[in-house]
Amino acid sequence: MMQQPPPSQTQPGMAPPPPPQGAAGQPPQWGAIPPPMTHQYAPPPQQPPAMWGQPPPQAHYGQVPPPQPYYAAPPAMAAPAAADEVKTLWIGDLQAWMDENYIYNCFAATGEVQSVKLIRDKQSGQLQGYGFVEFISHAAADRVLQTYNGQMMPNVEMVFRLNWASAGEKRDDTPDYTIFVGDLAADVTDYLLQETFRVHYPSVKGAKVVTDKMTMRSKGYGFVKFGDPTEQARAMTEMNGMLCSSRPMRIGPAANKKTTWGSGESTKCSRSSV
DNA sequence: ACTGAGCGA
Repeated sequence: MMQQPPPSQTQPGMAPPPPPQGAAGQPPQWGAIPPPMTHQYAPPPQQPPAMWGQPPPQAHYGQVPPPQPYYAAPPAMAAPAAADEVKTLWIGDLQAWMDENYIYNCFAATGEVQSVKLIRDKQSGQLQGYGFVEFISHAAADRVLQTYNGQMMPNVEMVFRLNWASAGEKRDDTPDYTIFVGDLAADVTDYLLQETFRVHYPSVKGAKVVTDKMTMRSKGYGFVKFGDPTEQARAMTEMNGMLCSSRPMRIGPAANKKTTWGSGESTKCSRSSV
């Protein structure tokens, strides 16, 4: 694979990207940290949790924006249903040189990382570009999700891609009934979209605003998932043209989607007929 | 910007 210059697009309000590493494709040096011999990387046990009072080790991170642990922001995305138990975040879009040490150090300043597990190919042992970061609590994981997701990663010109780990763990086997919602204002979040519908339809399971992969900004449309097909059908007509944030929504049937931000293949759509 | 993104032994 050729090393091509990444887009030098810097977002306003963000720190300028760090200078490129000397050798292209070479991982940054983390000092004397030995490479993990196992697939599981855990912090040393003598490290006390919840070290919010301490300054983060900036020397290692360079341009990482400091997390703001005391700011209790409303959830930008709807937490999973069985939220009490969920302490693990999925992390994706990783580069091959980003190992457990790198990922662990990304969140070490929180003092709340339980373990880091990156997925490798069985034969080659090559990193697959995603993994799982477990935290000491759901609240800790939620803080990291809200604070780091979409922010610059250390030593590289790309942003964190984080989400709740969902696939392997909990399984909601009830079918989903999804609608498409367009014309969304730029500030509409998953949570706002979900609540806009939930106050009228108690069977609303969740909502997702589609964001641009690079900028993490809203693309102006999203999806709302219902548990009850009757409420789905009602919402299609009753909520069309209703305000969400500052703009009237345009509602339509959702095209089929096989992946699982919901419960997989059981995503039923009211695509009436052809 | 108008049909979603990726999930482990």
